[in-house]
Amino acid sequence: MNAELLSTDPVSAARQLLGAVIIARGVSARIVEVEAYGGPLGGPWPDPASHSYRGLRLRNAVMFGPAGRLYTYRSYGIHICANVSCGPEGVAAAVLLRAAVIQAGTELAHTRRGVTVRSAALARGPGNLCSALGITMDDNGIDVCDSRSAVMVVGVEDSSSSTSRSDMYQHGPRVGVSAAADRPWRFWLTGHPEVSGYRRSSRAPQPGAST
DNA sequence: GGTAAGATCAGC
DNA sequence: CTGATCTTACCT
Repeated sequence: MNAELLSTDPVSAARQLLGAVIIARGVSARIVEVEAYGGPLGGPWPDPASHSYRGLRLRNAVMFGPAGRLYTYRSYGIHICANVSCGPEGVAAAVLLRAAVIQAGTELAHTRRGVTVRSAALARGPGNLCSALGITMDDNGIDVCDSRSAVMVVGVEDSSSSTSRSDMYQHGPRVGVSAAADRPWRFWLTGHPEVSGYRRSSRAPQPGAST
């Protein structure tokens, strides 16, 4: 994946990553669901739901760096979730990888996720995706545009499967966020059982409420 | 130094 | 719907 294609706004970057292939530690998977996240108030894409909304911190530093870096964080103390940073250097934005279809290394993915897990559920949900691909907190900051990296992303434009360009996608509100819950910044390829069902956060205000 | 909250998931 | 479990951020 060319980092230039991600150095844009998070929504464009999200569409670039949709349909791309992520390869990590013996498993490759096609990304079928992502969410765009912006940055602080003063920036070009203010986003109250983003980890970078309150400015640069140790944890979210990767979001402020150059595009194409892996931003991993621990969710609810249990799961690891992975983003790919986007936007120009110095401007915070990222795309959360929410679901993927395992293409190769299915056996390894089953070992990590559990033998009883249905194939469609192997990498459904950001926590499960990282688990299936063996992504950990140590991968924070990795350049996924570098083919030598342990975690890399191959974009649709580089892929030999020309069919991926013609895939239809849909979009809607992001899952689980308690702020900016109506912003339609989740994107997914249509017709994939791997895409997670939409669940609005119980902490989010009523649909249509201000901001 | 204490604690509440969170971009989740699995199991009732 | 709830509990698990850890890091960060913010308060006293």
